[in-house]
Amino acid sequence: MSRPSDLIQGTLDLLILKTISIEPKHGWAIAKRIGQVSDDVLQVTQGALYPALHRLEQQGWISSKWMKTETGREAKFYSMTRAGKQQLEKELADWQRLSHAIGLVVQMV
Amino acid sequence: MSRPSDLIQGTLDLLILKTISIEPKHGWAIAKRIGQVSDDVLQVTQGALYPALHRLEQQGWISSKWMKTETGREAKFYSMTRAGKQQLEKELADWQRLSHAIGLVVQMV
DNA sequence: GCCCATGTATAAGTTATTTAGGCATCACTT
DNA sequence: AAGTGATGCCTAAATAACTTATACATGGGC
Repeated sequence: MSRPSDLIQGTLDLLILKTISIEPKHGWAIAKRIGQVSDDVLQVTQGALYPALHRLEQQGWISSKWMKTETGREAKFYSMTRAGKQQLEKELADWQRLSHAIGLVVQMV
Repeated sequence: MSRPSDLIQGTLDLLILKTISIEPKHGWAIAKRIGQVSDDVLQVTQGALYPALHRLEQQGWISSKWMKTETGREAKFYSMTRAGKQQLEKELADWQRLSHAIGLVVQMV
């Protein structure tokens, strides 16, 4: 139905894992960072963000710890586990494979 | 949850529209063609295919007509409408925009 | 004292898929 | 003549991910 979507379904985990892999961040900062890096094309709403974070933690791919932000507020910082690194590799490979395949189709003549 | 998915959610309409834009085809042939062109990376199952075709027809982006296949069997051939061409352009632009944005994120350092 | 940005979270509803079936015809083999 | 596999259409139940809406709390600036 051609949602005016701000995300491609199923890629959010990849985006979050990749963002955290650079440096531990809290949820709010993760969403903001994804927006920045993507030139504001990708927009992670809170309704998508927090369930995704809980999902990833549930899977054991990320872990959380309450810490102070630079601005002195308490926030839940997420960092990557070893299993998370592997998962990131896997999701990245899947994305490359599938998006390349879609590229083949849309270039069809 | 990292489905071992054969599709990226939301891209099926684009794949179908693009395939039909080359030449009218019946459902079965569309799925087969997408598989071929993508080196069998993308696999369109029937449970996804037919609802999608009905959806697209409902939207007025494709239209159907029963015809004989090369092998002499009756099949429902789908072809593109004018509105469908526009929709394809739109979906294509969306895909380019979003997949490029994801590229920016996964290349983050 | 009030508002905005920051920050976390859940609930209801929508949607596209997966998985699992059912049905019919044709060509080929046994 | 019966069975099997490929072709071809279809639907239903379940699942997963997302959108939209809402709630709540704190800190800084006015």
